[in-house]
Amino acid sequence: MQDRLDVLKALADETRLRALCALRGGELCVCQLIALLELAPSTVSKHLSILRAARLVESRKDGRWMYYRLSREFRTPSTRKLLALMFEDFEGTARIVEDQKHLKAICKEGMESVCRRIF
Amino acid sequence: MQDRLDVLKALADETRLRALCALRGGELCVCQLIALLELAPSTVSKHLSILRAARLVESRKDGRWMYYRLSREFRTPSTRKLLALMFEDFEGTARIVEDQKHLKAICKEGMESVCRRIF
DNA sequence: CCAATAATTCGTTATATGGCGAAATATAAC
DNA sequence: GTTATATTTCGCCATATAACGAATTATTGG
Repeated sequence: MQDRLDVLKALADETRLRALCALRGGELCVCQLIALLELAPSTVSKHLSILRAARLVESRKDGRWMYYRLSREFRTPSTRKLLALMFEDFEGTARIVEDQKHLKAICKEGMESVCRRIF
Repeated sequence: MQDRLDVLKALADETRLRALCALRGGELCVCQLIALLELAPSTVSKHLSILRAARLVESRKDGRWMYYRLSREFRTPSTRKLLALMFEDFEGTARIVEDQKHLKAICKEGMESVCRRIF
């Protein structure tokens, strides 16, 4: 029960939904998510840890950089369907469309530059 | 965006999920939900108003009694699928199974008796 | 080894949420 | 019309959550 609730609580926040939607296109570095969400690094890190605790995302470390992506294995079989529904439901909203444009620019900019800009 | 978030926030609470699961079997009087959830009337009322604001439930008044049921029309088309997934995901959990037994007893008891017991 | 960098953890603060009881509202029963 | 009953609204309190900056950790580059 608590596991499943953790998933729902993780989804019930605009910032985390934006992060999840951003990860649909593939893995992203934390610094790219910081640039996208325009929040303090510590805040973004906390959100990502909540998503990871709910097993909605997983991470890999590459040197100094930490990459996050959508999980391949979810806690329950229906979680995949749940996420698919969320994406379907939110992908048209203004905020998510903005984010898609913004993210494209961030990816084009290059991580080195993004990091310099942020820290 | 906020509409959709309200739905997710409404779902991200154990008490409200229990109420929604209970309503799968058909409409229930507030007093029956109070007996099931074992919370103060004001607390249950608040939860129901949150569910109604998210358009997950609707209500009808019959004399002194207020009946709640699952909505027939949801805010977005995918909300129905979302709820179906939630039910699929939670129906096996210990709490929901307990609730099903408890609710059966409450319905058998009759509303007059339930109300006397509660107030 | 030391300095710089990316990310996380920790401590604090402001706000949101969930709980209750008391008061208010609306309807039924007398 | 007054009293009883079912529900909601309001005000309060305790806890949870989201945000930040400072300190910490881990890794790279000099």
